[in-house]
Amino acid sequence: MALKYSRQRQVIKDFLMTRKDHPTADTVYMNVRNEYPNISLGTVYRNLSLLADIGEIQRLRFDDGVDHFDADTSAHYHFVCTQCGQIIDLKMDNLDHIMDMAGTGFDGEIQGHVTYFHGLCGKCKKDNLQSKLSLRDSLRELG
Amino acid sequence: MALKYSRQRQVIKDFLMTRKDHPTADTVYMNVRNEYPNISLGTVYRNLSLLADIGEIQRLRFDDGVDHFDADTSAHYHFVCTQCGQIIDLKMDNLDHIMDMAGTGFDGEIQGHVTYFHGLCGKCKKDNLQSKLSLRDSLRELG
DNA sequence: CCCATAATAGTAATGATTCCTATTTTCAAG
DNA sequence: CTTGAAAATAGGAATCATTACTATTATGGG
Repeated sequence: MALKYSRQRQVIKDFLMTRKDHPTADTVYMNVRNEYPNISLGTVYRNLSLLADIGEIQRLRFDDGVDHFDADTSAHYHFVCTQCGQIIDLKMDNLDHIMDMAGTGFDGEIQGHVTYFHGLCGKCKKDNLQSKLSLRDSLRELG
Repeated sequence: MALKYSRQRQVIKDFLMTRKDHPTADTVYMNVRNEYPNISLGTVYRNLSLLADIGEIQRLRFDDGVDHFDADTSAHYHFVCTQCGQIIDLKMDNLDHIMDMAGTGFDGEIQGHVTYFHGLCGKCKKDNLQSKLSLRDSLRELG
């Protein structure tokens, strides 16, 4: 049962710690191969799962259907851009009070919550505005 | 482009409206086959997706990795029991205020949030307590 | 009633993830 | 420093939910 820390596991975790965009297993695989060319995809999956199970990293699930991983294990919230798919950490207070709200009138025991936000990231919001402005200009030129 | 409402689509939606436990596509398939024996799984998937796209039903994604569907399209929250997997509707106020909290200091545009809760449902909580009590009794008998 | 087209059944394909197994690596004890 | 049992790996096969494909059928406006 004792864990034996393989070089592969270390490389995977090291890579994840350099990223703040919560990559998928496949992205981890692609990048780690630069440093460890014959690592296998299965090893990446196994280690990401294991690291998540022992609490050294966090597994995140949004609605794109693929798992994302985060080396930051502190409780924090995420924003997903519906246009470019980017995932961004949000700096905000924790929302534990919503568990009290959920628990009122509920006969079970609420132990945790999953929350994330979606919309347009700063860049996409700005890009969209630019497109609208230039479309307006084009229409004006046409009379 | 005009929708033609097939009997299959109607049966699928009718079934979903009878359930408040947010079944998966496969569960819908299994049940709908009683009434419509040679309906195909693909048809169930296609219609659930379509109904969700046009807003007649809701697609729910928790962290079990399979899509769940809900005929109740009103905004409401869910609880997932980590022991028995049951999904329960929660009666609670909406949480739109957390989007304001998330938006503070964020340069993008927050358009929505996804939130669900997890823990032990009422039944599992009670069952666990029973187990603990009977374990204590057994230990007492052993001295 | 007709017919353009939406929808279906059945099946193949996809994509993320897990499983399998022979081989290699790790690490604690001698 | 060896050694050997347990843990981990590489590579590939298997799984599972979901989507795509295609020949056929059902729908509904004119």
